[in-house]
Amino acid sequence: MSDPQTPASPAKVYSPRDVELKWYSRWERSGYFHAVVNPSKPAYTIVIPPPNVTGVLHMGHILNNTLQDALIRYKRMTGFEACWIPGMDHAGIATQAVVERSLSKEGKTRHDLGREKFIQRVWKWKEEYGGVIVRQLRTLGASCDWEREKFTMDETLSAAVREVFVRLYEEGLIYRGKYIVNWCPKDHTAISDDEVNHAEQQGKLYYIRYPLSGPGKRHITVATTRPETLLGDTAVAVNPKDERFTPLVGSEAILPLAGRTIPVIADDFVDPAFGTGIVKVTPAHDPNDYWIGQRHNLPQINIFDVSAALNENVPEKYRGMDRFDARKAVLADLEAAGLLEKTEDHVNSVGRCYRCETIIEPYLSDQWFVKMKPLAGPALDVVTNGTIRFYPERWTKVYENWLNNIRDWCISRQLWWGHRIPVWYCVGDGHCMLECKQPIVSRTTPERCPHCGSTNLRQDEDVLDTWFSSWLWPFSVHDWPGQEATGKAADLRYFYPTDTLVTAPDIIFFWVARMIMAGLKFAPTFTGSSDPAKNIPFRDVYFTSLLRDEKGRKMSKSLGNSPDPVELIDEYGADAVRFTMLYLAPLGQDVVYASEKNELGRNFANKVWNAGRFLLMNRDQTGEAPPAAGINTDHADLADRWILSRLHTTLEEVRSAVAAYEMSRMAKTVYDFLWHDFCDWYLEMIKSRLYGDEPAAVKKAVVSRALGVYDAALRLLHPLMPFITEELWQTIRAREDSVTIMQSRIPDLDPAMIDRDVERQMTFVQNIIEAVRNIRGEMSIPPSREITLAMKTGPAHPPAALRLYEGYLQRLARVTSLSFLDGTARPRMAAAAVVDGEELFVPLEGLIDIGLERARLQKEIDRIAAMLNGIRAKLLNASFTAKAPPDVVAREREKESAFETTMTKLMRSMEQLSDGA
RNA sequence: GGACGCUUAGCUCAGCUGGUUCAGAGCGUACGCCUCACACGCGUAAGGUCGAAGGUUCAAAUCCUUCAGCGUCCACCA
Repeated sequence: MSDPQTPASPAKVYSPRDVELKWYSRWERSGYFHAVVNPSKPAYTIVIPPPNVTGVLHMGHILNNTLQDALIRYKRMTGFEACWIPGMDHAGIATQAVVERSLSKEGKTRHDLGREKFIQRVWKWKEEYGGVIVRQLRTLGASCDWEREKFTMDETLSAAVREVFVRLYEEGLIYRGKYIVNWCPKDHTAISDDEVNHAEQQGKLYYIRYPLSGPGKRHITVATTRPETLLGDTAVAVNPKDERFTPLVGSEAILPLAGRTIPVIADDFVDPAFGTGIVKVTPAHDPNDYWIGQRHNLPQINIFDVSAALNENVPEKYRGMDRFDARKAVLADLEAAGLLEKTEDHVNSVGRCYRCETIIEPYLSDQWFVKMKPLAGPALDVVTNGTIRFYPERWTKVYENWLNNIRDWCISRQLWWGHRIPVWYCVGDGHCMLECKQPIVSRTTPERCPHCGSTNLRQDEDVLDTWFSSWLWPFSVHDWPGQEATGKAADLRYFYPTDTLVTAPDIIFFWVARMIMAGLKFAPTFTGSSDPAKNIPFRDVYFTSLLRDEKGRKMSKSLGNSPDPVELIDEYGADAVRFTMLYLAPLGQDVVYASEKNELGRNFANKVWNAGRFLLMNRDQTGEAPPAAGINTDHADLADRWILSRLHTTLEEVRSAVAAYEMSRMAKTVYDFLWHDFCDWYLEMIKSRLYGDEPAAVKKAVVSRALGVYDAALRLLHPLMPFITEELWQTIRAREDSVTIMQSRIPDLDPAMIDRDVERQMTFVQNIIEAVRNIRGEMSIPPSREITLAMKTGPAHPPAALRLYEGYLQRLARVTSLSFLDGTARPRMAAAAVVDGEELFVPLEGLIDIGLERARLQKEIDRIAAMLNGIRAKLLNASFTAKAPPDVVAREREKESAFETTMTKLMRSMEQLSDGA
């Protein structure tokens, strides 16, 4: 692909992968990503939302990590000690499932291996196959501080987990209680909500009469899909607003078949429109009934054993029956007693075990909980009072809503892979006392029971919810609580709290809220401060966009509609993928994504690359290199002052965009500056000097300055496209080996460089050029055809001033000469235009037919006339002139007179054209 | 059922606290160009009564109300 004319020069088409593979390893080897405690600089810290150890890179990660890397690199280049801490999550369920699947291929289950062997096997799997994602992040260019990489099962992080468990337990914030879990009666294990497959199924809705106690033969009728559970009923509920039944509240019903009396209660949960509007309440066997039971302090009667057969809590005749046999028996008995009112078909959703397809049984079991109310209050405050800010802000409402209705957190899981609950029970050796029934909660494995001295202890079988380690991440990565011992105390103080959290909104509850709680609860142990601002885990939270495919569907693993990021990077290059993603993903808005969109980034990279080639070519021809620092201002003309003004305008825009986390706006701003201002206009304009007969010193200054501006633009672009900018930055000038663009500075904004007059003047020149190009285009004048330009200008633009730009007009508008008309003289046959009130003419003698020009001119006249009409109508409206602010009215009057002038001149040209014809 | 978001050119989207970029950009389309950095390029042009209906105002794509369609999250289907 190299240019045959100049084999030494870089390739015409940028090939990203060669460049990218070269730079990342060099950066990492040189330790450029490593951040250290540096009191002379403020720290800027991000912790990566730790991906699952089982994970592979998907498009969501691309978005998330590109955002984080762009922020980190930008901060690193604007005076911060930027630290981005990577790591992985042990992902209890997902990881255990992966390893169990591989075991089942060998025809084994985890029980065949036993707990210890199984865990060894998981670790082995982790070493061999885990963390693919971490390697993939490198290809994306993520400038993580790999020396600080952590894993949630590392010993230091496990110590944090135990510390927190023990502290919360000692404060009474952790307790053990009954909870409804998804129980598989075949596997005899609880499974998580994610592991239950729900499917619609045709079932029946049974209407059952419950006699009311007291005189008379009154009864009420409940509707249920699970009649067998009535043996565990402890109440009947109606809606408190349902006037049909409210008189019954407080009375009692007699539970059929069991003969117990149960109360009639009122609860909002009941939907008056469903069934009969009366619900049987079985707290031990239905999640909703469980919560009703909690609210009304109802007893919980468990009627099943671990295999879902009926137990001793039911009348003798049902004991030992399977749940489905029991259903038949119960229905038959109800029928016989005349209590089965009717049966209807009913479609409901049934959950099945993802492994064995057995219907899941909601089952009451012993679990560990964290009391959330005491933690939620402070976490709510810091968000509502702005100590922590959400971007976009609307997520604060979702957050508040959840925290205000928070339930206790069930933290135990019936898995093997994870942090085992640091609780032991005394099994005893004959000397047990009453106290020995208490759980022994300890940071380290206890040797003996503190009460009876027995060494026969048994650790709780369960592990902790994976989020129980994730919520400590912002400080556990710095070895808390052992930071003194490992020498990380200074790091913890310097880098905590982090500045920005970039994450998907779907884990706002699981993770974001809990990290805030953990920070406020535990950070005071090392900040030594009770000030929430010092203890929060992060100051800003950026919630990423949702990615959709072209059909508008959410990109997800299960739909398989997400492109493979690795293939995208191979095809387009990491820079292009990153840039495209940032360009497309505005804050708070969904993104419709398709692979082909990466052409935007690829084309831009190519454009930047070729601008570099152009500058290198001229550098070599003039023998000029940019000065070591700053931008050469010798022999500066309008274009030079203009590009510097535009550069600093761009710096200002970028700064405000980043401050608001509008990374998409940042990308657009840099793109527009480089492509349109720098390439389309500036580089084209300097050609007129470089290829003209200017003295060598001027040409050198011109090249030097252009290289200086380009250098600055590359630095500004680097956070978005790290690889190509490094390559070019290293090439445009000789650099020392240890120097990298990623540790250079983005130029400081200098407001004095922004010159509105210069920009206005330049716009005038650009408009002239565009007017001439329009004439060429509309009149189909071939580019090879030479044309001249005549202007008739007023005092605002004297000929002497315009002469200065003649070179630009010649090159960019392709006119061979520029002349000025005096007095009333007008060319007889010419295409005309009015720019900024000044007239310009392109003589058409023998070029083209007049009809075309007349049509072109008429179009412009119509356009101006329409605008003029609008303005005049406004000004004629008395209430407008009376009520609108004076400056608005004045502005309209100015516009009116400007349009009138333009109109007069256009009309005159039109007449002239007719006369000529 | 609850909360929130979106609807602007064929497509994807900018347009913040109402009036100087007010109807815009990119892609696509049409036409002309291999002009000595780039055809992954350069130039020119066509395309929309800003989802619908009301309202506030001198003035509404922009503020308010209602409706419709699309979407996300949460809850729920006894």
